[in-house]
Amino acid sequence: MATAHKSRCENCIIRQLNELKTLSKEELKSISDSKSELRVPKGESLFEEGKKLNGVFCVRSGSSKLSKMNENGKQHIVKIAPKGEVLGKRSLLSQENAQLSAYALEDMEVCFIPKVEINQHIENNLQFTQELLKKFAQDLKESQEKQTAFAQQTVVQRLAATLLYLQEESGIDKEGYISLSITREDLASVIGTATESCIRLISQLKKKNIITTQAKRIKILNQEMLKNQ
Amino acid sequence: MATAHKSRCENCIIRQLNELKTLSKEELKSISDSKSELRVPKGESLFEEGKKLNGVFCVRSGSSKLSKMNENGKQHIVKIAPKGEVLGKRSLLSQENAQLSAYALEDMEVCFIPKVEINQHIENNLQFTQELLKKFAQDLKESQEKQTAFAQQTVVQRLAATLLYLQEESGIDKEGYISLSITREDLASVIGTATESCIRLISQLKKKNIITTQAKRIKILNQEMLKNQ
DNA sequence: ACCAAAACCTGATAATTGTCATATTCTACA
DNA sequence: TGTAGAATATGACAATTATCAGGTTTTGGT
Repeated sequence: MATAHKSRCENCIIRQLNELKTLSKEELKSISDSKSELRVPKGESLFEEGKKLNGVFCVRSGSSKLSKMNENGKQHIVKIAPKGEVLGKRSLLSQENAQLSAYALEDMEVCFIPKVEINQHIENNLQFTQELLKKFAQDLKESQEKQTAFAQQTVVQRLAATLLYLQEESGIDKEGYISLSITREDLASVIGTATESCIRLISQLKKKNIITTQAKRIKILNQEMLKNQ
Repeated sequence: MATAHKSRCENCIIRQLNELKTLSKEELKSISDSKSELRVPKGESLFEEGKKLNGVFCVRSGSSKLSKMNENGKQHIVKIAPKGEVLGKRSLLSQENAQLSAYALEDMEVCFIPKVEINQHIENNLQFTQELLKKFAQDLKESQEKQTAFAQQTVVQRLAATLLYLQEESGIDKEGYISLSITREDLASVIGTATESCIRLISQLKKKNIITTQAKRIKILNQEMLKNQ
């Protein structure tokens, strides 16, 4: 963990994307003084399921996958988290060890904010706490919607929704491909299917000219048709 | 909606089961004065998806199902909520219309607490707010666990887990059957499968002497074997 | 206690998805 | 830039789950 203090929260624009935007200049200075910065290279873990968390992670750049392992050692990716997210809140607030692991899908720049710092602001800043409540309410809604998708949708439908989500969150590169490229295996793990099934369905969408691929990169050609899968 | 004020929150023991336990005597008196009581007969709705909620519902007795409709009019039961739950929190806090519908699985006794009352306590009682945060963190964890179950488990495994959950939450009657009896259709909607598939799997569990049924009632005979499905 | 409606159950069959095997393409890095 | 290992791709087949169609049992209201 590199701990060189280079950036200051007061000047950081990423906080506009998350619950830290409700903090005052003073509060941000306090966080700045106690935080540490770290870089997580693509593929490595930010934290792991079952381990104790002593704070939260504010992601300045890079997407990550939040995953959960089952008894048979098979992982399910619960969420692909874009930059801007504050990770580790849930475990911190329920005073439990991490229930999910976080792995970098791209090189990440992350600030670690110690627990005491967060707890202090929960106790003193009502607006911050309310923002946290809202964020949880939102996360819960998203998770319940996913639950429903798993319960009722076919694999192609979940694949389509995930591709649209990835494009929405990460944008497209200059050639029009989804910026965040993840392996077919990870994609399968998000939608809850076998890697081969996922690949097969991608092939079928290609045949119908709904998407196209270039190696692992995927480009959406017909958003409407994709939505109607 | 019957509005006769009979019970007082200060004397109500159900609040020990939920986040209202953090409120002071004074606060409870204030809630008591503004709340209204209602009875929801089995089968009827407490609130419906898309409708505006002007407060939360504290369930004194009776289980309910929280469900979500998809575009094709098929419902998915996101959660079976036992008595003691405070329903409608999520929508209230994110200032949205209800995202779920709540239907009574048994006759219910419910207290309706107006929005202003709840908001006031969020603003003035830090302990209450922290309890709310904890509750959301817990709900989120549960929902993410369900997400993983849907993504990775077979239908029998989800059926088994649901039966164990129902017994855990509602207990058993004098003959040993799960107290809360729900239709096979609802059970199928919880585990995300076709009613016929659900019935077929119940039959198979019966053949293996893991459960037994008497009409719609289900009795778990071998908890261990059920867990190992 | 009767009766209609609802809920439950089963069989046959189709559709979807998973598994295993194997070939091809891509990627990282020496 | 050559190459090993990883990732992608496809075929054949098996397992799981859904659908449709038809029964039987249960339930709730008179």
